[in-house]
Amino acid sequence: MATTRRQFDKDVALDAAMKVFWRKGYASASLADLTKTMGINKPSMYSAFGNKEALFIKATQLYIDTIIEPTGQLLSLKELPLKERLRNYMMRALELQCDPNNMKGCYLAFCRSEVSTGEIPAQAENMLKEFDVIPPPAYINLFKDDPESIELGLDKKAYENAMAIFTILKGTASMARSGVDKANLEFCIDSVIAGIGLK
Amino acid sequence: MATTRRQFDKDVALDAAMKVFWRKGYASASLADLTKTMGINKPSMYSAFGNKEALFIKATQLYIDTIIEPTGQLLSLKELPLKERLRNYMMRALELQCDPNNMKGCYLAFCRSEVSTGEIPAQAENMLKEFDVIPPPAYINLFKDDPESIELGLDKKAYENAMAIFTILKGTASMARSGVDKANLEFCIDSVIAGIGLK
DNA sequence: ACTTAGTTTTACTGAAAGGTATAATTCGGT
DNA sequence: ACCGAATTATACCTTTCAGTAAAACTAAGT
Repeated sequence: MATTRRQFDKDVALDAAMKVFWRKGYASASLADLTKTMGINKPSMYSAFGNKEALFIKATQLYIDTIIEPTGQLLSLKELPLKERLRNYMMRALELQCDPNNMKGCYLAFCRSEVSTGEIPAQAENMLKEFDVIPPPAYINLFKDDPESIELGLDKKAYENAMAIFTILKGTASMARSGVDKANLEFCIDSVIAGIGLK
Repeated sequence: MATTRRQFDKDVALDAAMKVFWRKGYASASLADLTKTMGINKPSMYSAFGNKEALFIKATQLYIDTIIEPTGQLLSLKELPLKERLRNYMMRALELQCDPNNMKGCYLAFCRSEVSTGEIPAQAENMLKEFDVIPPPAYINLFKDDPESIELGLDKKAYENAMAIFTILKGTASMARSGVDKANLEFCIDSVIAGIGLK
């Protein structure tokens, strides 16, 4: 038997699709938009990824693996003081939200807001909810388990502190999406860090 | 000449349309959605409001007049100390974002994010930008002009402080949209108020 | 009661949506 | 060089989109 190789790079095409979803969201990203940016035809997309929803799920996973996960690692660098570690993480997140060479804002935050419109199919919706837990357990544990946090008594409000961190980052994502650059948003992050009593 | 009165209340219909746009955004709100909720037929909508874009503009104005404006008044109650005044305002905004009897989140914040998708017609886009200036001048002036703010030296960072207030409210709007209730977000607001150094 | 302006209903338009059947093409195995 | 299987391109499907033409209806002025 003879097999013919695909003429396009599936990973490159998926990355292109991710950027379209990042810009347009799920509902407004048409197959014409997607396939044009991916550089392939509709039947090629369907044979390679299944359908629009499956493509979205793979694109979302790509965002999580390449953007969310690596940034989250910054919270685990135990050799740094808690405040510095948290600040590094948040500033990195802000940097990505404002990256002039990429789509602005946060893919997850943007598409998550589409859930409330009822325009996203069930499987895709579940994935968005699963990876956008409010507030993220990693944030809660940071305040609950860290010795410095416990010493400062911040563990007693671990949930609230986690919510504050998450909420301000949602805010900066929204601002970044509207074109505000990093320099104008750094102060917001430092305000929250100071506000929750981290020294 | 003889005239026939409209059989539906234009204000009621517009309020219904506003709620559809609030839930779906501009692009995903279909005329079928809109007219069904408004309780009228398509030709009635076109004769009463013009077209989808004109309807959206009138709905947006209604939101500004009934929600944004009255809440903004709370910032002008000069008899209260600055901190209390600001906190009252922010808590009222949060209350509206989390109102269980209404759509969650902020109509302006939600629809503003659609601007970056390129799916909104020019006139509607301009209106969203015009009424969602970053950060709002009222916030800047609050820190620039208020005697208390000047005494605390907050006027020197009026722009940054305004941005922090605006950003956290965008964050809570995003959270509220995802179903988080008021009680879980109040702490975020107090964190920012404390963080910018308001006493 | 009749005329008539204005409203509402019905039925439609062309375009674009997601998705697919079919035919043309490409390329590895022999 | 040619066979055969997988991929690609073309052209189409049904549904839904925003928007509208025309007919049916409603009610005010006479």
